[in-house]
Amino acid sequence: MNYWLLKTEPDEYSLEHLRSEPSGQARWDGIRNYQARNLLRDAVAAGDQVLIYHSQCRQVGVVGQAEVVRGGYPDPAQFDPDSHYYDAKASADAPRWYCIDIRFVAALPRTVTLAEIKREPQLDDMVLRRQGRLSVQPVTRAQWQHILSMAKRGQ
DNA sequence: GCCAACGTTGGC
DNA sequence: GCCAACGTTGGC
Repeated sequence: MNYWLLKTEPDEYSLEHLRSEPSGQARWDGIRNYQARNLLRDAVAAGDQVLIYHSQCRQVGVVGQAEVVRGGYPDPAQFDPDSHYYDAKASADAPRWYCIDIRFVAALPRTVTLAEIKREPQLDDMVLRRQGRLSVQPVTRAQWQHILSMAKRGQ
């Protein structure tokens, strides 16, 4: 079982959107970056635990937890000419982009902000610190636990 | 395969 | 809105 951090812009799709899905889950699609794609396709699996991170907003940081319910499968949006995520170079035989399904688990008691994460020596090695733009990132168990404890402790 | 030009992301 | 960092494209 692995841990991941998924980024989203809350104006587009927030933790609250996920929480209010009637099915309790959602397809995490539209990822169009090869490094992130490779992780979705090859590494993310059902049962993995996810931190949801809000970017491009007033309070940037980790806001909640989710769980992977279905590992990587071809993102249907790449085949849909009406979709913003359509990719003419993708085909059913040779899909380019992958997505996963996740379900809401919990909102953190408070947002653990990027500013705090940067100040935390135990989190020096987080991918977030070095590769800020990657939208699917691996997280270690220790980092996972540390972030959850920061959220509980209030700080 | 290199590299310049360009596009996108994302913090501030 | 600005700008730095990074990713992608395409000519050669």
